[in-house]
Amino acid sequence: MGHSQADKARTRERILGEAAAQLRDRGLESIGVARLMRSVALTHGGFYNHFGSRSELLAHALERALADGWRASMAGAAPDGPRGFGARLRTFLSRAHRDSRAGGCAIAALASDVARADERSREVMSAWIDTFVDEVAGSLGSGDEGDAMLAVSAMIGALLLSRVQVDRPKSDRMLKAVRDRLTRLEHAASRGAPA
Amino acid sequence: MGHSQADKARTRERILGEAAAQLRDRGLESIGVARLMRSVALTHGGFYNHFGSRSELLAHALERALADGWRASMAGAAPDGPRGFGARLRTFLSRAHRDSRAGGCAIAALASDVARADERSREVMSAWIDTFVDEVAGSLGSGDEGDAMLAVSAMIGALLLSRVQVDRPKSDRMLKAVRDRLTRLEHAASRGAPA
DNA sequence: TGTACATCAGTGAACGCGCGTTCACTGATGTAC
DNA sequence: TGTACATCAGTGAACGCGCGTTCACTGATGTAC
Repeated sequence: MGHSQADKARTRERILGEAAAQLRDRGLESIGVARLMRSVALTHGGFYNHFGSRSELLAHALERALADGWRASMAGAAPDGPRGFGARLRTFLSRAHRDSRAGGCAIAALASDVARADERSREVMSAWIDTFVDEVAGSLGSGDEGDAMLAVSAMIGALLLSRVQVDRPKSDRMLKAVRDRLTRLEHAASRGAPA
Repeated sequence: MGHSQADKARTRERILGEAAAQLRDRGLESIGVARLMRSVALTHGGFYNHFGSRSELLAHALERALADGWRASMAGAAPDGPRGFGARLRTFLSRAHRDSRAGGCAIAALASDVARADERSREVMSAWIDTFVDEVAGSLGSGDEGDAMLAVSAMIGALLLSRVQVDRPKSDRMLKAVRDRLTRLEHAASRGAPA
């Protein structure tokens, strides 16, 4: 194992990426310095070559988790150009997304945690909520912020509830019901929003 | 301080009630035996007269938190008879509910936590999600389960996102936008659900 | 190009601390006579 | 009703453990000559 600057940056990246995944899989409180370092095959002492403290790591890892989660859950498999609202819905409210917390949307994974966290953490997630709402507003015909807020709320809520629900058919129905009804929202909006 | 059976039951209630409130305010991981007992003015040793272990307490406290949260967020101020969907929406998606985690809906408070918890915890919350969906389905004209799933998802999602959002006007707008649009859902349903 | 040296990423023992749990104890209670 | 005793809720010291953090160290790296 080398000690060049590039090596150091690579190690920092590995720690941060692993922390971001663990954050999404197991929550804000779940990250311990020793366990985290062990999971990237290092010893705990070296941690402080990269971060000043556990809480500094947590702040960076939350940002990373949100960015990674956004890419995974909204960009989807096809990275070229903008996709329609319907396609985003199908990706976001899919069984695959429900069953992959560590690789999915960090807003859903950490909403309850961040709702009770310090202001700095809430600021960081707030920015991504705004991004999410703006993105959805743009992909709806109307561009209506309120419609986008409804869609984003329902997407986050349905994903969370489908993850809690132990009855698989019910969980599947939750995803499908919200998918279908939000799809109608798009059609209504693009036709000029009837009551 | 007495030692009668009634006294013991009262003490157990105090511990459980405090644990349920702390759960909703600060999450599943936040409860420590010593701190909890201190907050009901007792010493930690006595805890094991009432519960076999911390995790047994947590299981009971989760059930209690969900029941308390349901009463507070759905029954509302008027305990007499069923209320309409619109009234429930106004209570649930209010600034008061957003600003009172410890006294509000435990599904919203703990959704992310329970989504990654053991099956037993998910079962307990699943039952309350079902109750919530059934209740909303009943209070909509249509009785449509899918519409109710959309409404519940959006209610939980919007409450959570409004708690994360540091920009107060934006947070208020989130609550209002979802309230307004779900109200329309009721009207549409009672008129026979146009597209 | 070859050698001597300073740097610093990573190691692992040690620290103080709070955790969940155990246990010998105390003293007010309810019960037996 | 009054006295003697068993019960057991609550106390607080003690335990082993894992936590975040510190620090003297090691050895491969990049640099100076």
